Amino acid sequence: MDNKEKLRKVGLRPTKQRMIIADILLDGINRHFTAENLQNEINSSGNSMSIATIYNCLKKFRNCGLIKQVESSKDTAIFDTNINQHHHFLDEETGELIDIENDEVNLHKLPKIPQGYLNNGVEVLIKIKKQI
Amino acid sequence: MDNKEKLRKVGLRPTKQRMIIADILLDGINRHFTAENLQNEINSSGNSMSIATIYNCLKKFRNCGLIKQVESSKDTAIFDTNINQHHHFLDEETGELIDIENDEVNLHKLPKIPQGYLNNGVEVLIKIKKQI
DNA sequence: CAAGTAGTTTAGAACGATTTTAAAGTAAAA
DNA sequence: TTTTACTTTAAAATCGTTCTAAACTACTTG
Ligand SMILES: [Mn+2]
Ligand SMILES: [Mn+2]
Ligand SMILES: [Zn+2]
Ligand SMILES: [Zn+2]
Repeated sequence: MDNKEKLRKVGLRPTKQRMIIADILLDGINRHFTAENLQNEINSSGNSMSIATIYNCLKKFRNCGLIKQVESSKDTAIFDTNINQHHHFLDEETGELIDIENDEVNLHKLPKIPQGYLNNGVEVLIKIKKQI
Repeated sequence: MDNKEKLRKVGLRPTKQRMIIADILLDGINRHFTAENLQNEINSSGNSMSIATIYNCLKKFRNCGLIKQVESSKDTAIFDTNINQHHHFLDEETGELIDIENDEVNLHKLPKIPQGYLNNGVEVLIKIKKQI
């Protein structure tokens, strides 16, 4: 399925701008990135795009499930092209995130979900720091 | 140990402002809050404080281990008075966080920490959503 | 295809959270 | 007590992100 179809399938019009972003993000390679990182990649690919459009697209892509947004206490939003349930190592010094595939973690015991709520995904974050 | 001692012990001068904040935060009750939430509590207690001072103190308190900062993709920083290793339920709709005590989760299998790094804490986030 | 219309892009302004500045104030050290 | 280093503050600055409103474009309908 090409990117045009992927966009159509989630109900997004395949505009020129969304196709440029899809060509960068939906190539099957997992990456973590900010809006500014993406703008740099767009520029490097010989294109250019308003930062407002980049934010618009990232929000649409995220809401349609084409990408995820990472929970992060940094002040810049971090997005993730790995949309499978998975986990992360985080180096808090540098902010670097490393994927952990779902089957590398085994949660033996989980607490009861609060009354009236449904489980909507479990994420494990392993904070790491450089050995001295 | 009173709050003045607690501050001294972590190497912070017990200034008037830090004592006001310590009196609110270090009362043994676990809570999640923003800088603005705290400013409101300070105001309600009959005191007042510059927002810059509140941010200064929260950063110092966090760096000294008196409070934690939660990983959150919201744009406002969320702090946590529960400094034990623990986990959270997150309602992504509302942003509400609920503590999960450490012994309510059992991680059976963990991935190998990357070469040259040390494990610096594991956090489990269980996203929940309201049942319809 | 030819309108029509609903959705999209954009530059720039606006916004909200946080940090910086620099001057005045305070705690601890000498 | 004097000195020194640290802290607080209001206000300005900064930074990431969203809003505005006008121009543009993809899709729909005839
Ligand atoms: Mn955040
Ligand atoms: Mn932000
Ligand atoms: Zn990831
Ligand atoms: Zn907590």
